[in-house]
Amino acid sequence: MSEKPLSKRQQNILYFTRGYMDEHGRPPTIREIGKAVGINSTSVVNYNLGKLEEKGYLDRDPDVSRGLRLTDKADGFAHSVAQAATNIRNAVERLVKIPLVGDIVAGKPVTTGNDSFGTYDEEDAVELSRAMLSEKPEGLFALRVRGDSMIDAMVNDGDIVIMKPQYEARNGEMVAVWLRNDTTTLKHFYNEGGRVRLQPANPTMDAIYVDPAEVQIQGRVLMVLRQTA
Amino acid sequence: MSEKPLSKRQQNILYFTRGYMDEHGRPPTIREIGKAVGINSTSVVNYNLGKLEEKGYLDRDPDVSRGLRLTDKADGFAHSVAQAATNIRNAVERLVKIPLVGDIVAGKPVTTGNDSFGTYDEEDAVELSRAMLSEKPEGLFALRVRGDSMIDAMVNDGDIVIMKPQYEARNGEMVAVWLRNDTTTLKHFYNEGGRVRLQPANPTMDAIYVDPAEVQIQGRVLMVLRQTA
DNA sequence: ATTGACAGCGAACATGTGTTCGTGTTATAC
DNA sequence: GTATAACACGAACACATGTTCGCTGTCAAT
Repeated sequence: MSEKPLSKRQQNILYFTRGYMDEHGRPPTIREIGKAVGINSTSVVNYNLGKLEEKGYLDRDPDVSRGLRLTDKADGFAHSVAQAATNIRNAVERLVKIPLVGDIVAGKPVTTGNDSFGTYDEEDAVELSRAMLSEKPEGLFALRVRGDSMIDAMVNDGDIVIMKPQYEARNGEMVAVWLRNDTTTLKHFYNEGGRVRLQPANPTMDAIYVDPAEVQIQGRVLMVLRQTA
Repeated sequence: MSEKPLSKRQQNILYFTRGYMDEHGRPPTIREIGKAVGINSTSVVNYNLGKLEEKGYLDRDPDVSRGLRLTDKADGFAHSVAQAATNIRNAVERLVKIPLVGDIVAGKPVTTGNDSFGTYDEEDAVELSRAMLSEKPEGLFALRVRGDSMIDAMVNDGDIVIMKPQYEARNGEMVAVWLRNDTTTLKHFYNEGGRVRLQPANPTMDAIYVDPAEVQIQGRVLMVLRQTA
């Protein structure tokens, strides 16, 4: 495969076309391209479009106004700048990034990492569609489960739990609770008068009953996520 | 807010426009719309486009060829019918819609519902970010787990499993297998010479060993997803 | 010096495409 | 009945837009 370098003009044409399409939702005309790239003659634009088509950066429909569209190959060029805007738009609209702030282990309380607020590594985030969440995504955080101690909650080592900060619970909600005996567990919460029933998600296992003073709710579990690579 | 019913024609125009844009990457001309919707006169199309603009379903740029684009309001209309095209667009971007094609029950083999191909309800889909999947999203499907029979796989009633169609497995992969004794289970797969070891995800439970002829792999489990409303 | 490929220019051309106008049809209200 | 509005039609018009062609300049190979 021989290298086919693009002239500065051709790069500009790709770049402008991408931007024009993002802005207007339709491809530009030859004259619009010429004006933007600084070409006075439509034939020159036409000539370069032909070259770009040869090289596989775009497809053209003959005799059709605005009959051109960029191919995947052209993405590499135009994206670099214009893609940022697209990403932001997508993120704002439908994608939600939930920070993976730490681990949840049986013998330690949940630490939301408030001290290092906002400083989590970008890589360590869970990306979800807004449509998958019933809650507003503000304030949500994710924790990775460490150890096998949550198996009674049907949660495995390595699973990720999406949590909403919350310090009281309604009956039936699944919450992360910190018990006085120095354990953190995930259980369904039921306030039954003077006592609290903590019901494992695993229906074959029995509930445990504790004094309300013994439980400290650390957040509600919205979702459990397991990737089996 | 007074109701503004759209005529059949206007609905068709929206529908066609959406499809045309998805297919060609540019808006249609008045004449193209007319031809597709069965209107011989450009002025009639123009008239209806004006009405649609009044009602807020599209924006027009005067004196610009193909100078129309659909607004968000039009999405509702075009989606219901042109959903397939929308799915393609989503896939191209960052969100992946995985069809929720059915249930997975202990006593029944996995049915991917190939017969009713593409006819799944839009509501019944799982929306994920491409970044959450290591696989290409093509061909993936989702199943809802029914019953408590998968608890040894750490999968609960109501959980959703994202699956990739696959009929053989490498060691360690978690797969949905159909056993000769008329059960479907989710297990880690290990081919150990003459026999197959099926290892539950729950580390406290023991593996089972079966004859390779007894197992029929129905797909690989990429992800398990539990929403705790 | 000559050739040929490549890039560019501007003008003329053909047609693609939005717009306008006069008219006809149907339905509803008075 | 008439009036009015909404919807539809086809033709003509204006100009937006892709295409073609002759010409010039540059540069490397011959």
